[in-house]
Amino acid sequence: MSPTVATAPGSIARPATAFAVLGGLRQADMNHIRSFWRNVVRYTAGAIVYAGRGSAGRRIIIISGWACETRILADGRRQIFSFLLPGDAIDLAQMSGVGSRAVMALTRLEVIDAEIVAASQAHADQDVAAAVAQALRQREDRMFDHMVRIGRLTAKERVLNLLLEFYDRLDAVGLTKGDTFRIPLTQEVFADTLGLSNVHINRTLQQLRRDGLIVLKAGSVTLPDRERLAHLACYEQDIDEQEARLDSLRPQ
Amino acid sequence: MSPTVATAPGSIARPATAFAVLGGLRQADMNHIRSFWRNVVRYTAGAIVYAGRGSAGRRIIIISGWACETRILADGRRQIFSFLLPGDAIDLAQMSGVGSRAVMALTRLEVIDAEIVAASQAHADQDVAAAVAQALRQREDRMFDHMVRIGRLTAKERVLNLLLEFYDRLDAVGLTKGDTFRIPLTQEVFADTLGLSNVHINRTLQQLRRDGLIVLKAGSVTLPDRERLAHLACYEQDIDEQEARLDSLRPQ
DNA sequence: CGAGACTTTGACCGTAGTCAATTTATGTGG
DNA sequence: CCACATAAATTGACTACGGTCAAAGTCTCG
Repeated sequence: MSPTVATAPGSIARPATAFAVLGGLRQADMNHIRSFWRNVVRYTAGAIVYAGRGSAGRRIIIISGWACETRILADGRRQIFSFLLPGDAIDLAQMSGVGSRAVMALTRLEVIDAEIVAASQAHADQDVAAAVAQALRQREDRMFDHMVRIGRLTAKERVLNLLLEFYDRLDAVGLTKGDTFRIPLTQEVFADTLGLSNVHINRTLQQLRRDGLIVLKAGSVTLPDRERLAHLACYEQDIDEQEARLDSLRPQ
Repeated sequence: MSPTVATAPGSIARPATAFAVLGGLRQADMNHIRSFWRNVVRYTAGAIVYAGRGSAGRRIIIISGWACETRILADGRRQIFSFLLPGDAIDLAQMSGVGSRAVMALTRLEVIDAEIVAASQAHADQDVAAAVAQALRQREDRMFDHMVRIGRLTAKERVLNLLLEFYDRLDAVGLTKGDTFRIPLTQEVFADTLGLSNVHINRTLQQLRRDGLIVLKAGSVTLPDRERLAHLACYEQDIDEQEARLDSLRPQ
């Protein structure tokens, strides 16, 4: 695992994430943060995040570290569905239980109960609820992107597309520095995310490096020309184009 | 398109679907159904289902026919995310709009507004709301299965797995006859669903036929030995096994 | 320094894609 | 009910992307 995944946001947290609530809070009132820290739950890399850790709620917010939603098949094949980054929220109620889907920490992980945040005097319940709800919605939206990735993109496109998503998400919570961000994933995790073999991920990454499209070393990635990469990877294409395409689906 | 996709359920609708509400209603009060029919919206195959068709609500229930959620990329590649079968519900509010995701009718389609059903005197609002909510939840659950399909299963497994899902869903609303059901999908739709080429889908289907695993002709499928197929296709494996597998993920 | 986890490389294989032609439905108008 | 037009399913030939296996090289951390 990488040393640590920047425990504190520090920077100006933009809205659009549950994290924004926490970021705002930190600057507003240090005392409340202290009371939060007491409720932070920690996991080590590889640990499964279960619901109902003593606390009441099943909705949690990631404070620091990376986690993923995953399923493992009988024969050992694994599919990673989504990643949870600092500021993301998830409803564990839908998770664990059966075991067909689990949240697994990919690094050391700090998590806090959404209810606890909501109960703090610094924030209205509905503010937190709204932020969490939005985070959950965004997670669902991203899963469609992910299906396109594994269903219809080539290996290169998949990798670039995923990296671009990471960039945007981390940037939204102030965890990027220019074109660069830290990424604590093994190539095997990439493979199980993108539906490829670890060997092929390795070769694809090398190719992308050789082509000068990405810089990747020591757990940090640089995307020198996101504009170009986005084009190469079918990432967040022009909305208008999409609209036009839809209109021309089949007249009838 | 196939002649028609069994417009009426007729049979004993099991719970677990928004359709159950309608099925129950039909038997209970024919007059109410009449008033429903007036509110049924129809689409032709290939049409895009938009929100706000005059009616207020954005949650709709499929009465008859098949639809799918899809995205089309700039270069024409298409990914189908999920299928909507009779009795399924969907929230169009999250959909259309941008165009990055659309609901498309795959056959002639009949749809009714969830609000209208809820407003009928025959059923309490909360009954309908609960049924719709459950349908939406199931749709989400199925998307995880789908990600596993396109991310980690082989071509044969993907096809079988999908067919098994169809069987179970259609069976739940009484649209199967023994091991057989009607399936109004072209091989191209299969391809865009499962992340394969239409040619490869064709060859895979032939192989499955030759192996006697499925019977497929004239828009209807027979799955002679679902037990066996489920095993072959990693379909709905034993819950306990999954639990065990999760426990052994990484001790730490 | 050694053990274990990751990454990298090479050789070889096989699943799935592409292109293009042909055959088979399906449907429509006459 | 037939002829034609179109959509869908098939087939063949060839390609290539990505998988598998196994070994070697690196990196980390106790």
